[in-house]
Amino acid sequence: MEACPAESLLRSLSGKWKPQMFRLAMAGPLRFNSLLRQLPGSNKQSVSTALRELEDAGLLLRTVVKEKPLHVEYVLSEKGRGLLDVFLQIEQFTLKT
Amino acid sequence: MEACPAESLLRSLSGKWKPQMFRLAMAGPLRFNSLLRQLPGSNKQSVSTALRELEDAGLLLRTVVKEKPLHVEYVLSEKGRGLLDVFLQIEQFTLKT
DNA sequence: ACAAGAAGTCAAAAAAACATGACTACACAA
DNA sequence: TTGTGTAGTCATGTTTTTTTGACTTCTTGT
Repeated sequence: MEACPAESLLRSLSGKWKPQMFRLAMAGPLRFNSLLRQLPGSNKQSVSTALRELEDAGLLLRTVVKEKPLHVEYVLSEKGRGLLDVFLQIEQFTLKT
Repeated sequence: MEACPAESLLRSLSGKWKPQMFRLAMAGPLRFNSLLRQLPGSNKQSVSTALRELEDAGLLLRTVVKEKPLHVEYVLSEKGRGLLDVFLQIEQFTLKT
């Protein structure tokens, strides 16, 4: 019995870097240092926090890739992929108006 | 040439009371003191700020109703109504998952 | 005339979000 | 062994958001 069902999703996508990060995640796996370079003006702490919150919201999955240059990847979860359409519609809305 | 088209809309719906307020606006005109009662825990200042920001974002229209007990109403603008579908989908997404 | 409701504003404080810089730990390459 | 890259944490400080409480203005009801 929530006051507003949209609230939690909006909260998990709100924050200075999260929309951009989610958008990049739609295009492919995210990597920490790569994100820092892709988001000019961002910083470790904020990116770190945003990644954790997106993970906590169940939208991203953190996985250690045990390959050649051992690294960490963040990919859209099942739930995150489910958000794809909605996110694209939000983009459409903005572009339309 | 924006980094992320979804960002501005998400920003205008982010804030402690805005999603709930937008939701109420979908159901009908908003009134200041009425909102304060409908949002337990809220306060004048926050509601006032949120109303102004939603108005600035072009989602709500402030109108003085020159009738019986002269008052102010905030109603969804054209743009605000255009957001209706998207907002409902966000709600659906949350309820689904 | 007086009180009460509607729609606020203002200054200040408290809380939350964001940024900075120093530091850690592990892997790999020269 | 020294350096570079990846992926962070930690303490601290700044900025933004949200809350509190006192005050204002206009209109209506008694």
